[in-house]
Amino acid sequence: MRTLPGATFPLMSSEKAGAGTGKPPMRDALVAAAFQLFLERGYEQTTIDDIVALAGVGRRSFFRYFPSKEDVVFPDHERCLADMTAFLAAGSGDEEPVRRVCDAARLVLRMYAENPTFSVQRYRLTKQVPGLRAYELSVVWRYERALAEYLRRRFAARRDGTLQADVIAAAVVAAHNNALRSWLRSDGQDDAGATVDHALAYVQSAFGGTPVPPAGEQPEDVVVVVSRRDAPLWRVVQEIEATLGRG
Amino acid sequence: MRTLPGATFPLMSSEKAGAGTGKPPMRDALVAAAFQLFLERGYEQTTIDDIVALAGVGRRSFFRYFPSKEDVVFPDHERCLADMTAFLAAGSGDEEPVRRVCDAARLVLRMYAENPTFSVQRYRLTKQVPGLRAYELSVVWRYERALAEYLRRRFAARRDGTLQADVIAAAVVAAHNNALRSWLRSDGQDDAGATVDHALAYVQSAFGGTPVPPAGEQPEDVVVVVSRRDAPLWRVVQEIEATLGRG
DNA sequence: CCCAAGGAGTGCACTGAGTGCCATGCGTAC
DNA sequence: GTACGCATGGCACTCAGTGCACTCCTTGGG
Repeated sequence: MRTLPGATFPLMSSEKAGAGTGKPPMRDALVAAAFQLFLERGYEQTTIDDIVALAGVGRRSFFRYFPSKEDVVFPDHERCLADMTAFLAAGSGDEEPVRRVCDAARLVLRMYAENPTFSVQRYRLTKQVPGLRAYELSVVWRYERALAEYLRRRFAARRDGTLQADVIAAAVVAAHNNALRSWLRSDGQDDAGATVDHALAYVQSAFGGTPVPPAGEQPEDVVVVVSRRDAPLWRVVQEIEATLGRG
Repeated sequence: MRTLPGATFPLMSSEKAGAGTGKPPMRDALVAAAFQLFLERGYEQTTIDDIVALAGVGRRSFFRYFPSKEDVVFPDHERCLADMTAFLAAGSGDEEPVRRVCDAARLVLRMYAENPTFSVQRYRLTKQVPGLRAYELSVVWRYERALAEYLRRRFAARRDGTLQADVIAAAVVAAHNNALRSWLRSDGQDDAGATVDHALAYVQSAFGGTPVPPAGEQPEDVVVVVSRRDAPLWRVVQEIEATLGRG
């Protein structure tokens, strides 16, 4: 029974990595030990006892830091979710709502992109283990709810505001996840930012309100669109976007 | 230790309820016993031993019919998912894809609407128990994947086909769930079909392809749309739909 | 310098979900 | 009648997760 020399991954602590180190070294040691074993012999073949033995700590301490075995695989989502909630609450209230939730989604991507190797290994793990996939769904669901709640507030005056909020939040999350998975499958080689921008642009093209007018340019009051009637609607939307001067 | 007189709810068996009864009466007895106890004392306060004692069967038999404790709460989703997959595979391939997945989503609603009281009780249960919510997410995820896979096939030729497939599938599921929850909150009093139609119409207004032209009516070759530039895009899309002669 | 308080870490025993294995009973085919 | 298959039941086991009590170790106050 050896103890780990140090964190194998550049793991983020609960606190911001300031001048000193984050507060709980034990937490990071548990994550490192867990991932080492998960990658060696698989998630289900690794027991809590194995993890705490490798980390050199007591079994009871594991559950002090992680409420369940699944949580050790997603050690940073709690902080990221708090960041997203804070970001959405921080706005002045006159931002374009769809753009705002897209920007919030980019926060999640940035967290993944901060530790590419860790993210890719976790991706491979969750892809294989059904229990982890289910857990990830509940994590993603909380992000989606945060976006939807924000949109519901912003759409409070609209008819069908909650419906639109739920649908747009789901679309944003789906687009984000599509781009994220594409990036993860590339082993972190692709340009994550560009991929997610492209995906979110599609959502904005379908749901976005007024495209941001370039500063100093007077928006036209009316716009005329001409389309063949049998063209698919999404093509029409693209044309509208183009006509309106947005990429 | 009493045994149950019969199924408390009009439970659907695994087989279609044809002339005779479905094959496993034991399965239905377990579901009935489980729900009785869940409603009496709560999900977490009920053990598998409690359930099998009330149902009058051996503990091992429970896990013969349900792989986990959560599964007994969603006894019919497996069949419904198979129905949806079959429905999507049955098409001739020239249907409008978005309309097709909307129709597939209506299959799920119909399953809920078949047993309103059961559905409402289950809704209250899952709303309270985090573990059941997480399980429900994994169920919903499978529906969403079925829709997305269908759309991916239909969109194989498109650029960004998989992105569009994922986003539209997520939007359809979100709209369906929004309507479903609204109906469940009304204790099954609202018109479920109308509610979900309205919700899905919003998704179709954003993503729908060519609206079905009424038979015998010649489509115009071009259409002109005029809109105020600062109108939200979804309003523009609604206008387009209206101009094109769709709801 | 001593002691009290509190928090972090630990050991222990316990509950309950889920699994593997084998025995039992029952109906059917040969 | 016997053999086979199948549904069920019983038993023992693993392992995640929890409650409780104990030990340090640090901090602060007298």
